[in-house]
Amino acid sequence: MADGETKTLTKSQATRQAILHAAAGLFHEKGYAAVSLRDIADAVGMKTGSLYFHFDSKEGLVEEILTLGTQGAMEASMAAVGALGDGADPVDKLEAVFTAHTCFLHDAEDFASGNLKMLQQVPPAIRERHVRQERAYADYVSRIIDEISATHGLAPGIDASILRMLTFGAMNWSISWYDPKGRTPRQIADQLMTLVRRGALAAPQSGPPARSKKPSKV
Amino acid sequence: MADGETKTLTKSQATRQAILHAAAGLFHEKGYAAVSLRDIADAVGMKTGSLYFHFDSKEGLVEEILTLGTQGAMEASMAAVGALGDGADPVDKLEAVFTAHTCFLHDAEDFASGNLKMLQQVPPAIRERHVRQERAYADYVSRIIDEISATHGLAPGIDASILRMLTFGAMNWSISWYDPKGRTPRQIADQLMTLVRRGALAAPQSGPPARSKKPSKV
DNA sequence: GTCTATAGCGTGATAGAC
DNA sequence: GTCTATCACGCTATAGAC
Repeated sequence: MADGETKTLTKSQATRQAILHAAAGLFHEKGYAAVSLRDIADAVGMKTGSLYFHFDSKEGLVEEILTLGTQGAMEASMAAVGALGDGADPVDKLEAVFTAHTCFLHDAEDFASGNLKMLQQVPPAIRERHVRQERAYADYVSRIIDEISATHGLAPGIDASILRMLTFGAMNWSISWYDPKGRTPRQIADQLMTLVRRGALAAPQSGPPARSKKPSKV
Repeated sequence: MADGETKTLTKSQATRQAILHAAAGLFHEKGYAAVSLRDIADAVGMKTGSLYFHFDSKEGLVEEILTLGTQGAMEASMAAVGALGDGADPVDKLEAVFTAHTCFLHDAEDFASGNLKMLQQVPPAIRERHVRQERAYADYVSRIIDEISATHGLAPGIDASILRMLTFGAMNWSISWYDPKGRTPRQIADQLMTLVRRGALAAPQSGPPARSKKPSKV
């Protein structure tokens, strides 16, 4: 809301935001190359040339959209983990990441999910810059899983890096499925966490705690 | 290998195949709209116009590629299940699907995986036709999961349709990840199956077999 | 079957009026 | 800030020679 800002500044930035959102929606729907600047201008009620007052090029526009998506997802996850406090159980941290990530994916779909779909379509220079951002996010999650491995132990046969890959794949793909109707992001994240708790942890928190075999040596 | 075919027919079809493979590779790498017919022609050592002897249009070309990918994945899964015989345990069927699907995804990457990436980029008419194909595949897998639910039972809190969505998401996304190196498709499928066996089934086959509830009636 | 040549169109981007 | 007008280019697709 930020009511204190100057009107003129707010006005121009409002147009900028409108362009960003319209472009993100179109890119997400049709793909990067299939959307022309004329399409974007039409969507916000402008003429093609006017876009260049706000953005240097089509590539500059898409790069800003990509950054908003990737950074947003990572920040949402980190904020959710931060809210747990310093000494939180890493399993709870992972659950917070799952929920925050999946919710962000659906709430900011054009940016976060469109992001994932568009990465392969943009020029290589832009793509490479963003792989670094995603790697930072992946490393962050890997550290949480390592904490879990150290404190709780992972189930026999479960590899930490593949676990991270599979779980994020499961979440990221949830938007692509043809029938997500009736399932909230929270439900999807909860189901995934249930699967991981029972299936990937040596010491499941839900389910019968009584075990006699395979002591989880940390 | 069908040796009996005429040489002239084989020759022309060989060119067709070369075009299909080159186009699939380029589409997968750069996206549908970003690849021009000139790019494809260059890749197979032809001139742009010559492509039209083998294909009606760019759209016709991409549609054939999409079909090869979707049908191939489904047929690979069905063949693997069929090889188990008629009275097979549905859990084994699911494992066969996981392995066949993941292996096909990596072996025929340009068709199967490129397929998944390109679906959002092709004209709506083509896309809609292919959603039907994918639905048939999804229904096939859903039936297997329903069998598991009926014979073994699912773990408390696990929903069959979300389970299908999450597992296929996990597999499909495995190609997009920036670091699949050192992980074979089999390993990925095995890890996923381990996760599902322990996490989603009421009667895990790996792990302590000593249980008193929910007898696994086959 | 493959070539050359080209038609017809849409694109990203720029320049300057207002 | 937004407009009009336009340029230079690349695209899909076609026509006809060989």
